[in-house]
Amino acid sequence: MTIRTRFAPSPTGYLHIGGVRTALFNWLLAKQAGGQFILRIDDTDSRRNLDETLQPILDGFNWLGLDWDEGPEVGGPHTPYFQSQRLAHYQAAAKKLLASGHAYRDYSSPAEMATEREAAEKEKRDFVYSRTWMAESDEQAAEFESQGRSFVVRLKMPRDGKCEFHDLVRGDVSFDWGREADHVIQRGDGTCLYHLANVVDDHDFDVTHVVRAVEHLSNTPRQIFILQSLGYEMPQYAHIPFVAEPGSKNKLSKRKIDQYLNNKDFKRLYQAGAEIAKRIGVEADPYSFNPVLVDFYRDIGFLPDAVLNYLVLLGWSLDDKTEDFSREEMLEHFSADRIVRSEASFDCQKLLSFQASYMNALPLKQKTKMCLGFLQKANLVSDPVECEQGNLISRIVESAGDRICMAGDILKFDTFFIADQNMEFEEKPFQKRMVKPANAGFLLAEFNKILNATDDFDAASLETALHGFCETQGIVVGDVIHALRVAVTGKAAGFGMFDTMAILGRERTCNRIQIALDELAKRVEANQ
RNA sequence: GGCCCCUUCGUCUAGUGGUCUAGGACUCCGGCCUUUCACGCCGGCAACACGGGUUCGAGUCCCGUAGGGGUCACCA
Repeated sequence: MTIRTRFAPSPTGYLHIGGVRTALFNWLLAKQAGGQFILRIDDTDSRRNLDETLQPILDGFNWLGLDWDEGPEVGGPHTPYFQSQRLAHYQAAAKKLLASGHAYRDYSSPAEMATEREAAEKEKRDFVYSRTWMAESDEQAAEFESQGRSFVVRLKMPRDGKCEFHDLVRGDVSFDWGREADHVIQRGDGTCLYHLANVVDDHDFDVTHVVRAVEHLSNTPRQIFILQSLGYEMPQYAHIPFVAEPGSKNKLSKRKIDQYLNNKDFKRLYQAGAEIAKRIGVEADPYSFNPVLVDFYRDIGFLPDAVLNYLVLLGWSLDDKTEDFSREEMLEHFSADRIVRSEASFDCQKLLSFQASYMNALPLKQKTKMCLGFLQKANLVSDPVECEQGNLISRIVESAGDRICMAGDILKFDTFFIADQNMEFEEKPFQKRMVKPANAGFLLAEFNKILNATDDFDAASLETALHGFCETQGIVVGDVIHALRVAVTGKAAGFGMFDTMAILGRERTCNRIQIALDELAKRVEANQ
C-alpha cells in the first residue's frame, strides 16, 4: 500500500512555522515511502480573495522545497483540491448519512440550543443535545416546518460505548461516545462543515495517514463516526504536539506577536530581520513580518534547509546526538514512532544556529549569488550586475566569512557600495578612535602617505606596510588600526582590515582616510 | 467547569528497571586565539514536578497530587 498524506491549509495569507512543521512530517512520511503528499485547500469558509491568501502559502512551500504531488498548480487525479469546489461531494455524503439514519434534520433554534447548552454548563456536565427537535421522518419534518422552523443536519452520535483507535504518536486512545455532541454537518443553506468535508476528502483522495496537530485529537471521534457511517476505511492517525511559544507551553499563535516581542531572542531576530527588510523595501510590520511566519526567513536570506533541519528536530529526534539532517537524511531516518508526545517551544536561537552553520557550509558562489540579490534590492548594485562588480562582491562575501549568517547580512558591508563622499561615520567609534586619541590624526595622515606610495595594494603587502609603519613610529598595530578602520569604513566592526583596504583599492582607501581627517579637523575646530 | 493530553538542564532532546555520580545540542558564563566584530578552540554552570507504592534496585512500572496545555461553534 502506498502511503498518502496531506496537509490542508486554510488560505490565510501566510504560512505559519508550526504549520510547516506539520506539513514537513506529512511530507517526510509520504516521500520516504515513495508515496504521495497532497496539498488540499480548506477554503470552505473563505470569503477573501483566494489569490491573495493562497499564493503566499504556495510560495512558502515552494521556497522550502516541500513539493506536493497533488493539489493546486499541479492538479492530480482527484481534482479539484479546493474544498470550496467540492460541495457536491459533501452534500452527497450528508444525504447518505441522513438516509442511513446516522444523521438527522434538526429543527431547533439557536436560542433553544443555547438554553440546553447553558443548562449543561450549569450542571457541570457535557452538553448532549436532547434531540427534542430532531426529525427522523418526513411527517415530523413537516410538523416542525409548519411551526415555521428550519433545519440543519446533525450527526446522530452514539450515546454509549467507546470510540477506540490507535494513534501512531499517542498509542491507544479511547473516548466515551456518550460525551460527544451531535455536531452540525450541514447548514440550512446546504453548505457543509469542516468535519464532514474533511472526512469525505480524506477518503476521496485515498489519504492513508492523517498527520495533524493534537488539537484535532478530540475531533477525531466524530470524524471516525462519520467515516464509519459512510463505510469508509479508517486512516492511520498521528496527532503530533503543537509548536509552543518561545519560553512557554502555549500554542504558538500569529496573533500574539506583541507578547513574543518581549522575548529577548525573538525580539533580536525580529529586529535583525526588520533591519534588513527596511533596506530592501519589504514592509516590516510585525503582524505580517515576524519569526512565526515562513516569509520572514525567506525575505531576510535564510536557507530553506536550515529551517527544515531545525523544524524536524522540534518534536522528533533520531537518537541522542545526531542533529544535522540533510533532506535526504531526514527522508531516510524519519519515523512517526519517534515523534515526541509533549509540545515543544519555538527557539529562535537554535534556528539561528542551524542557519549559521548551513550558511557557512554554502559554496562561495551560491552565497555570493544570494547576497547579490539583497544588494540589488537595496539599490546598492545594478541589476543585472556588472562583471567586475560581481567579482568585488564575491571577494567581500569571502572575506566576511561567517559574519554573514543570513544573506541579508551583506547589507552590513554596504560601505563598499557607497561613494566615498557619502560615507557616514558612526558617532561613537569616531569619537573613541579618532577624536579621543591625541595622535590618531597624525598617524593616519602619515600612514596615508605610505599607502599612496606603496607598490602593491594586496592584503599581504598592506599588512607588511602597516607593520613597518608601526615599527618606525614605535607603536603597536592596535594603536592605529582602529582609527584606520573607522576612517576607511565608518564603522567600528568589520572583517580583516587588510582585506578591507585591498578590496576598496588604493584610491578609495586613501580618499576615505583624507575625508576622515577633514572631518576630524572640523570637529576639533568646533570644540575649540 | 467537563473531557482529553503533557511534565528530564533556561530551550530542543537521549533515556523502554541496574551500564545514569543522567548523555548530546542551543543559550549562558569563564578562558584561549585576535587589529575590531564574528568564527574557532578549551573549560564550566545547569534537569528526572511532588508524594506514595511495586522492586534487591525506578528518570524508567503503578496510584495520587500539583502544574501546564488542548478542546468543548451553523470556524477550520
